[in-house]
Amino acid sequence: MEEHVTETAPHPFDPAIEILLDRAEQFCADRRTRLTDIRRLVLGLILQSSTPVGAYDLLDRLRDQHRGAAPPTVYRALDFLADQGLIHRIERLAAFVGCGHMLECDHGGHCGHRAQFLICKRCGATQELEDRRIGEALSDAAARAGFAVEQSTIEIEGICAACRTMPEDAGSKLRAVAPRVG
Amino acid sequence: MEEHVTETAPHPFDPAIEILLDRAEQFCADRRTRLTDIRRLVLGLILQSSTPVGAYDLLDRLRDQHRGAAPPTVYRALDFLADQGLIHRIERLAAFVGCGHMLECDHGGHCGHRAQFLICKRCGATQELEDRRIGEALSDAAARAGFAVEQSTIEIEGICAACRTMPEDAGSKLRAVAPRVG
DNA sequence: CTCTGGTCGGTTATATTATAACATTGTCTG
DNA sequence: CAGACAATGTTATAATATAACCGACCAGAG
Ligand SMILES: [Zn+2]
Ligand SMILES: [Zn+2]
Ligand SMILES: [Zn+2]
Ligand SMILES: [Zn+2]
Repeated sequence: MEEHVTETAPHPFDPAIEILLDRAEQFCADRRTRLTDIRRLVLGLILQSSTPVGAYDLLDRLRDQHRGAAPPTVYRALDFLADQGLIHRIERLAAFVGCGHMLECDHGGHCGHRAQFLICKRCGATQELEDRRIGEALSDAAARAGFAVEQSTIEIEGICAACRTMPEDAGSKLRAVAPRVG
Repeated sequence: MEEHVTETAPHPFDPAIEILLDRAEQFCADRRTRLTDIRRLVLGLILQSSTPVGAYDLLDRLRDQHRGAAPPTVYRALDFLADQGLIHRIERLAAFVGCGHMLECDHGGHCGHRAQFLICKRCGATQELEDRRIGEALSDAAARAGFAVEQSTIEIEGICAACRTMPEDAGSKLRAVAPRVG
């Protein structure tokens, strides 16, 4: 009869992503939290994307593999992943990216307290930095104002290195504007 | 019959704010733009508030003095004011504040390209900084990544100097958490 | 084992923030 | 006035996020 409405494919991602997901699962286990199937799927979908993903985009994609998903489904997963430091929310885009730190190392502890993001307006790619000088300049400025920092949002919009080396209307997101004959 | 639906009181704000509004009006005139009644009202409402104001809060307050105001009314005014550099949008709060620079000097030119904001979680007050070192650290980091900066959002959440000198649950927003004895 | 308390997710409805699209009115200029 | 453009009115809707309540499930205590 197989009437399971909540069927969830087991390992639908590229091997490289599955490795990251396995790491994330272990990381959660170490912290006595659980990277459940839904959370793992959502994280995989985020990692799979080359650009930050909005919650409702995510919901659409999630539905392909998990029927009956609704906004709370995805927002709960996002809350969890952000709490664990596995993803970041990009405020300017109302969208989510995987933590760059997690992608590169074993991620011993929650990251992201001082991350900065470079958001490319042309291709949408978002790079995570962790620049010491920015963090220090910021702490100093806050200290001078007598302000106790708890969290910071540092997001820089502009044009990334890759896009800068291309002509304005090359193979990126913006196809809409017809090339002026001028 | 006086059937004007769009009546707008002329100068409903404190004198100190009216002075700022007059300045802003002159500033716009110099730039060949117009601080119309609605725009002036919206700016006044923002300046009047001690904390950033959301668009719909603003709309409610605007309706007291300008009947028939609708979301586009306030969003258009906000877009204009932000374009002129008279207000800033705080991303983390989806809310708007007057430009601190405008409040202090004659504001020769659009400001805010490099502003930073300290947002107090307890009282909601938001202070605008313009710290040179932060800006430089940021430019350098971006340059090293080959990234061309166009705009930056730098918002720091924490506890402001005033609130730090008070006990946790003094006369501010958060009453809920009982003080731990530990 | 069963009870129990907590976590997780399903489901429905709604809140909050922002914009699209088109009509109308106002302002300036010649 | 006519024409052009800016500003606003008006209606509807898009996009993002949360509330509230329920039942399934699981882990540990007794
Ligand atoms: Zn990170
Ligand atoms: Zn790019
Ligand atoms: Zn400013
Ligand atoms: Zn405070």
